[in-house]
Amino acid sequence: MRYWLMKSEPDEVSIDDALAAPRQTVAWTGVRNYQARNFMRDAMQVGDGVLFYHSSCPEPGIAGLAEVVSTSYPDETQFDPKSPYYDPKATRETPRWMLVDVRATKKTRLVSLAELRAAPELAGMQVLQRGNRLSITPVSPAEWKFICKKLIG
DNA sequence: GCCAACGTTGGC
DNA sequence: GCCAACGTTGGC
Repeated sequence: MRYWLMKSEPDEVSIDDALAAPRQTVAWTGVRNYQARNFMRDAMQVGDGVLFYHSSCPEPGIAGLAEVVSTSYPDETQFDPKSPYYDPKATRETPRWMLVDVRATKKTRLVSLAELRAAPELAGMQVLQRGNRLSITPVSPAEWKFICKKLIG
């Protein structure tokens, strides 16, 4: 059982959108970074905990909780020439981009980026490190517990 | 809109 | 394999 922080632009898929989806589940499409892909492909397991983070928006921060509900499989958008996520180098025989399904479990109060940065307990959190741009980052059990208990309640 | 930071591309 | 140029992310 591992824990992750996954960024989503709320204009694309917000926590409300995820909760409103069938089975509260969305396919995590559009990741086009190898490190983030590798986390989904190689490290994620069904049941892993997810902090659902809103990025590139007026109030960036953790907006909800979710869980991984599938193993990885090819991201369909890489094969679709009309998709903004189309990758001409990907084929169905050798897909390049993999994703998992994520089920939203709870909308929380917005725990802002500033609030996360203000907590000494979270100083080592990967998403808070200088220059971090990864859209998926691991979260330690201690960080997960602290965020769930102290910040979300 | 700005810009720091980082990833990717492609010439050599 | 190096590295400059370019593109993207994402907070502010």
